[in-house]
Amino acid sequence: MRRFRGESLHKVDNKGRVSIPAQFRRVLEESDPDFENGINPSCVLVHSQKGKKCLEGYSISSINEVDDLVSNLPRYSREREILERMLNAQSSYAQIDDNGRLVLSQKLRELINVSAEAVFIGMGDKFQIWEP
Amino acid sequence: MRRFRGESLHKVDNKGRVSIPAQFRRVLEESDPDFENGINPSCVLVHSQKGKKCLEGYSISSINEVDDLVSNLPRYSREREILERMLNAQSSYAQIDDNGRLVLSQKLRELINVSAEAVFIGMGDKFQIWEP
DNA sequence: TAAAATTCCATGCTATACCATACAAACAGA
DNA sequence: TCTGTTTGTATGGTATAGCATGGAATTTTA
Repeated sequence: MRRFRGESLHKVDNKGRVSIPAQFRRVLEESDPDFENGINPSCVLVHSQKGKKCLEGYSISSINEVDDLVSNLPRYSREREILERMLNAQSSYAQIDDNGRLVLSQKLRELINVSAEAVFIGMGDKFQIWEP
Repeated sequence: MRRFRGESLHKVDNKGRVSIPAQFRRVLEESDPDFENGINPSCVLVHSQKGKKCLEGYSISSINEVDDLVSNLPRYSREREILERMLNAQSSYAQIDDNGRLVLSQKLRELINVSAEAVFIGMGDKFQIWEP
């Protein structure tokens, strides 16, 4: 499977719109079954715990993998509780628009302290979004 | 498996295009499953850590080996996060064009200080690109 | 109905696909 | 052996598609 690689800087406009690096889009397209039907690919944005001020973007196939991982952990275990809260409560689904952008809501931007620019960092099966 | 061997010098034009040594192409073709389907082979360029001013080119099969090594570490472990970041953030995917060239972006050229020429050095399961 | 979010259109720029040339090595036939 | 043909390599130029970004128009939601 193709992986998220490389680093790049993008403008964020005052509506929160930001271009996804073109290479990242290729990865998202490859792993989103909807893309075959001419629908723009999506991703899942998760707000990282551990005080890291960044968002983590997962492709559809990798978020599925993580969900499965969690489902296999013992119910009520501490680890599972933590992961579930992070993956469910602190996450959002985002579809890429026709111009290859996604929208970071006001709330998300505040969480990671992003205003006019954002850095995308490839991390293999996920990517991160940081304030530069 | 075929290995990258030998050394050669190539021109880099002002768009960053540079021919890959023909023997190196044979290796990349052999290890990229896409090539069977008539698609040009690809490689992954990683900016060498340790302050070495060169790029390291991996064939698809050898980068997969490296990736698998990291993917087998527990997800969200500190060790894995650090490795994923080192390996993926400083790397990029590159497809070879119909004439056997690849493109080094402005950014990559600056990293290794390459302008009009570049040297390719075979290193077995990877190769390096240096300023002459 | 005001504010926020989404969709649609427009533009400068750059990466890349495509075509073209020069040259060398490999090859075939007389 | 000489000569013409073919094949692959290295390199350059150009046209075009896709990218990053901005703004307006339209829809939704509070």
